[in-house]
Amino acid sequence: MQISSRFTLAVHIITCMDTFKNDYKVTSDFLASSTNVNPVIIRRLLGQLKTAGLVEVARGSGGASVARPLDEITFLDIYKAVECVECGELFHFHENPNNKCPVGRNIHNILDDKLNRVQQAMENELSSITIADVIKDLDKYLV
Amino acid sequence: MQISSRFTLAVHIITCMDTFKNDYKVTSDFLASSTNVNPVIIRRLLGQLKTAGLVEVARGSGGASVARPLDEITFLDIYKAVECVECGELFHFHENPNNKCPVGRNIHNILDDKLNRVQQAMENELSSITIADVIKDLDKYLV
DNA sequence: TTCTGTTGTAACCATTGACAGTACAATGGG
DNA sequence: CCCATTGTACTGTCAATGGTTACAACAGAA
Repeated sequence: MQISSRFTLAVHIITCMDTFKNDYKVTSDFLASSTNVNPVIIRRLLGQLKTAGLVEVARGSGGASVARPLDEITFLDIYKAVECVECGELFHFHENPNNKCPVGRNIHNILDDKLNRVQQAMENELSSITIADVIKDLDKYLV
Repeated sequence: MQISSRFTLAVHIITCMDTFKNDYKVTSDFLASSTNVNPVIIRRLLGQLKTAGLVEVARGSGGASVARPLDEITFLDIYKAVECVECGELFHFHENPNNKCPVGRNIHNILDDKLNRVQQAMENELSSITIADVIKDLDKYLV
């Protein structure tokens, strides 16, 4: 199973928002054009990013902008903003194991800390990468 | 999005296979009873684990057994066995970004190595945990 | 050989989440 | 008051998951 394309899509549009902030009004249609994704999808995504405090969106007049310094927007921030975090857990348990079985009774407890370590490892790495890194790499391609 | 419950389910049944190997014939029905999951689901899962060389399943006579020393079965082995690996990539890209846009044209390249680092971090942690660790923890609960 | 319990699979169904697309009311600057 | 734009409701398609029934293939035991 894969992490939904909302994540890479979000990185893409935030990068766009910064890259084109001086030359264009960055609307959902503008972003839809760069990503080749339906404008409504973009708006919904912007809504999630706004809720997370990562971007600002102008109702009425239109246009979205980044709400923080680029090096303070980590991939983890974006990941948590766009992936269903109320689920929170990366790993999914089969519910209702048999309590009469010693394995079924304890498997959840035993796995919990181990799987948390895995999730932590992933999140640590995610938090070490920021949009500033993306912009820096992008500049190389634009030379 | 979550990693499918096949993963935790697989850890569960492999743990069962070892725990009960001396006292029971470990059939798909037996495993279904401990996990509270349909026997057919178990058989399909056993098929994947067998293909990966982690377990052996006896046709006809019935019963499944672990095919390797427990400390040589890592969570990564199991993860790769049961998660669609032909996909391979943890992160999913929106396809067809606009090549006329400098961001759309380069975003995939820019993100690839960064996201690979994240995936690597997760897989490293997964490969550091083995079924032997699970069994060791289980023993504590059984005292 | 026949009987028996089991595996491997096919076929089908229900549910869920992702992503797409249409439509339109609400918004706020010009 | 316009008008471009956002926010959101509703509908639809598609793929993956997990469940269930059914049954042929299998291998050991009687």
